[in-house]
Amino acid sequence: MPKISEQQKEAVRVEILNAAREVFIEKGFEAASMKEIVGRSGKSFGGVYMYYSNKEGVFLDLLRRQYVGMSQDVALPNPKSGWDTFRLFLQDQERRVKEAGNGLSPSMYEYFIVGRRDSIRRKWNEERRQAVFYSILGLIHDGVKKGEFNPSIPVDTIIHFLISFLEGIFLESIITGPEGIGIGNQFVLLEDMSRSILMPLNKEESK
Amino acid sequence: MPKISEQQKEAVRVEILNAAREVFIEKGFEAASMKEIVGRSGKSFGGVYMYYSNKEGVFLDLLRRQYVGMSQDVALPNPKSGWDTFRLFLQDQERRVKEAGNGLSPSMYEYFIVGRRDSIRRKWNEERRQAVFYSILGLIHDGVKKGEFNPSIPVDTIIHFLISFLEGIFLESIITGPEGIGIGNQFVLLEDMSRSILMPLNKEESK
Amino acid sequence: MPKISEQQKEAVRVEILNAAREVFIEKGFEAASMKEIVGRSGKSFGGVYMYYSNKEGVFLDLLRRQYVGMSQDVALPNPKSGWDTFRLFLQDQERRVKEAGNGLSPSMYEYFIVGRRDSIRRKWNEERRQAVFYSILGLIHDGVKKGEFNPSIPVDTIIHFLISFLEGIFLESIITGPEGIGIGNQFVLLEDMSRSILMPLNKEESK
Amino acid sequence: MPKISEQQKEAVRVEILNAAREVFIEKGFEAASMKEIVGRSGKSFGGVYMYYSNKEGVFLDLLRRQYVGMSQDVALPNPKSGWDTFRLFLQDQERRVKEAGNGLSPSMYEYFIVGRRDSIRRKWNEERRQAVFYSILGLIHDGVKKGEFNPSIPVDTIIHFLISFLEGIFLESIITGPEGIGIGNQFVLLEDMSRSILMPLNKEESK
DNA sequence: CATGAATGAGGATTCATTCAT
DNA sequence: CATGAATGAATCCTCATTCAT
Repeated sequence: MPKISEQQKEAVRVEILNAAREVFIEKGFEAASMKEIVGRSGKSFGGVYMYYSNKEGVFLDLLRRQYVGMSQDVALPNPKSGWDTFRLFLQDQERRVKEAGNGLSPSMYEYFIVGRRDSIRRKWNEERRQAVFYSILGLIHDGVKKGEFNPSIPVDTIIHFLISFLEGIFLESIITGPEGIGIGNQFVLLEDMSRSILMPLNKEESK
Repeated sequence: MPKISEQQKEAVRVEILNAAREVFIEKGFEAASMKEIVGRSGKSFGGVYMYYSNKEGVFLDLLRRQYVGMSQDVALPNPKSGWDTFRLFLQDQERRVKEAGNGLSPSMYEYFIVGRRDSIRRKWNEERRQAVFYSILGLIHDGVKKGEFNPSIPVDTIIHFLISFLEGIFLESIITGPEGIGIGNQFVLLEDMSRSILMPLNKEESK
Repeated sequence: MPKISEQQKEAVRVEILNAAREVFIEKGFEAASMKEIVGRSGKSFGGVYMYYSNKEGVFLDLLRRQYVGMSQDVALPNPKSGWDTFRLFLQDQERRVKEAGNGLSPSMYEYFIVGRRDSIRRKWNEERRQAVFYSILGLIHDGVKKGEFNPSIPVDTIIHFLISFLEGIFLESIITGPEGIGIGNQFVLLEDMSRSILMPLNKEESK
Repeated sequence: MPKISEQQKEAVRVEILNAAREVFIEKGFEAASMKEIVGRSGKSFGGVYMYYSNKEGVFLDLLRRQYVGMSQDVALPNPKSGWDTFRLFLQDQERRVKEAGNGLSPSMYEYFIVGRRDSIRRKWNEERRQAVFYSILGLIHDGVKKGEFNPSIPVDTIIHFLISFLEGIFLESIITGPEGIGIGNQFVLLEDMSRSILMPLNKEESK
C-alpha cells in the first residue's frame, strides 16, 4: 500500500519540475545546479532524488511532458480544410518561435548539441524529431486525402526542409533574438512556398 | 621595444589555437578545460594566459579567424554569372553542413545558446550574423547588377529566410547527424526555391 | 499480549537476515545499504527497523547465529577417537577456508578490523574468539581424557597458534583467493604438526 | 624547466602522506575523508590532487613505500648464519605484530578484503604477497646454501604456511589486541617448528 | 617574459535513520 | 503494528585563474 497516492506523487513531481524549469531556463542544462533546483522546489536533496535519479532525469521528464503536450495539440481531430490546418500549424510555430528564448528550447538545444555523441541523448533527440516529422506528415496526408494537396516533390524532402527551416528560425530567435530577424516576413515567405509546393495545381488552374 | 616580434606572437597564438580547436571540437566550449588546451599546445598556463585572458578569449579568437576566413572566400572577385556564384555558395554550404558535427560549429552554437543573455556574446553573434548576411547580400547584389536577378520579394526577407534554413540544417546535421535528413534533396529544393525567387522573370520568359 | 507470536517474529527476522546476508556478502559491511536489504527482504524500512535498531544490529544477529550454528556442530557428542575428531575439525576448517571468499567472513573481518577500537565490536569479537577457543579446547580435552593426547607444550599456546594460523589462511583465501596458496598442503603440514605436538609420545613409542 | 625540484615535490608528497597515514590509521581506508587528509596536510584540495589523483592513489603510495622499506631491510647482505638470520626475521615479525594495530595494516587489510573482487586491488595484493614470499624464500635459500637447512617438506608449502600464520597473528593482534593472545609463546612455538622443519638433521644427529 | 604549483568554492549524488500517517 | 517518503550532512573530485619565482 503506497503511502501517498499517484496523484500526490504527480503533484510533487510537478513542484519539482516547475522549479527545475525555471532554473534550466535561466542557466541552461549544464550550468543549472541541483542545489538550486532543490532549493526552489522547497524540497530536500533526498526528496528530489526520490523522484528523479539525477539532473538529466529531471530534464528529460520536462522535455517529455513538453512534447507530449505539443503532440496532443496536433492530434486533435479537425474539421477544417487541409490548408487551413496547415496554416494554423505554421501560425502556431510562429508564435512559439517568438518566445523561443524564454522557454526550455535553449537548454534543449544545448543538451542535444553537447551530447550529440551520447547514444542516449541521440535516442531522445530522434524521438523528438520523429514526433515533429509525423505531425507534419499527418498535416500533409490530411490535405492530400481531402484532395487539396498534390505535392510536386517527395513529401520526405518537404518535411525535412520544413524542419530545417523551423529549427533554424527557432535557433535564430534564441541566439539573435526575435527582433531584427523578420520572423513575420519569413513565415509569410514560408507560407507562399508551402502553398506552391503542396498545391501546385493552383498555378495550372490559373493558366 | 617588444622583446619578441609580432610575427613570433602570432606563431604562438596559432599554436595555442590549434590545440584549442581540437579540444573545443572534442568537448564543446564548457567542458573544454584550459588544462588540456595548455597541455596540447605545449605551452604553460602562464604562457597561454599571456596571450588570452581566459578561455572565452581563446574561443572567440578561434571564431573570429574562422569567419574572417569565410568572408574572404566569398569576397574574392568573381567573373562567373551571378546565379553560378550563388549556386557555388549553396554547394559550399552543403559541403560544410555535411561535416558540421566535426568542426567548431557545435561549440559555437553551445556558446551562443548558453550565453544568449550575455551582452558580449550577443555582440559577437551579431557580428557573425552580419558577416553571413552581407555575404549573401553581396551575392544577390552581384546577380542584380549583372541583370540576372530580379527578386520578387524584399531582399532582407530572402536573406533572413536563407539564414534560418542554413542554421537549421547545420543544427540538424549536428544533433541528428548528416545521414537520414536528406541533405542533398533539401539543397536541391532550396536551389529551386532560390531560383524562382531571385529570377522570377525566367518563368514569364518561358511562357 | 503481543499481537504476533514469537514464532512469527522469528520468521520475519529470518527473512530479513536472509536478504541481509546476500547484501553483506556482495558488498561488505560498510557498502551494504539498508535500502537494498529492505528491498530484498520484501519488507519496509519501518518493518526492518522494528526488528533491528540499525544496520549493525542486523549484521551482529547474522554473526551470532552463524557462530551458534558452528558451536553446535562441534558440541555434538562424539564417539570417535580424539585424534579422529580433531582431524575432522581440521577437515571442516579446510572446507570452510576454500569457500571463505563467498561467505560472510570478508564482511566480518572488515567489520572487526575497522571497528577494532570500538568497545562494542571488540566485545563481540571477543565472544567469537572465545567460542573458537573453547571449541578447540574441548577437542584437546577430549583427546587428553581419552588418553590419546599428551600435549608437550601449554594448551593455551597450542590453541592460540592454531587460531592464528586458521585466521591467516582464511584471510589469505579471501584476499588472494583459494587457488595458488596450496591450501591442501598447508593443512597436511598443520596436521603433521598438530600430531607431533598433541601426541609426542607416539614418537617415543616408535623408537 | 620544472618550477620546483623533484626533492621539493618529494617533500610535499611526504607531508601529504604523513597526514594521510594519520587519518588512515585512525579511520581506516573507507572512512578516511579527503577533507581531513587535506586539512591535516596543511594543503588545499587542489594541492593534494596535484600529487595524487584520488584517495586510493594516496593510500597505495603509502603502502608501496612501506613495502619498499621492508624489502630493503631484508635485502641487506648478511654474514650471519642462516638460522640466525631466519630467527632475526621472526623476531622482526614479532615486533611488528605487537604494534600492528597502530600502523597501516588494519587499513590495508580492510582495503584488500573489501576490494577482493577488484582486479587492480588484487594485483597490488599479489605484489605484496610476492614480496613477502620471496623474502622468506631468500632466507631459506641462504640457509640451504650455507649447508644449514635441509627442508623435510617442499619449500613452497613451508612458506605458504608461514605466511598464513603471520597474516593470522597480525590480524589477531589487530582485532583482538596484542595482549591475551600470547604472541611471545606463539613465536617460540613457531621457531621450534621452523627449526624442526628446516633442520631435521638435528634430530638424526641426536640419535 | 615565462613558468606551473597552488587555490578553494562548487559540482552531483548517497544513505542511515526518523516519524507522520 | 507497519509504512515509506523525507531529511540533509557528508562524500570525492574538478578547474579557471592567479602569482611567487
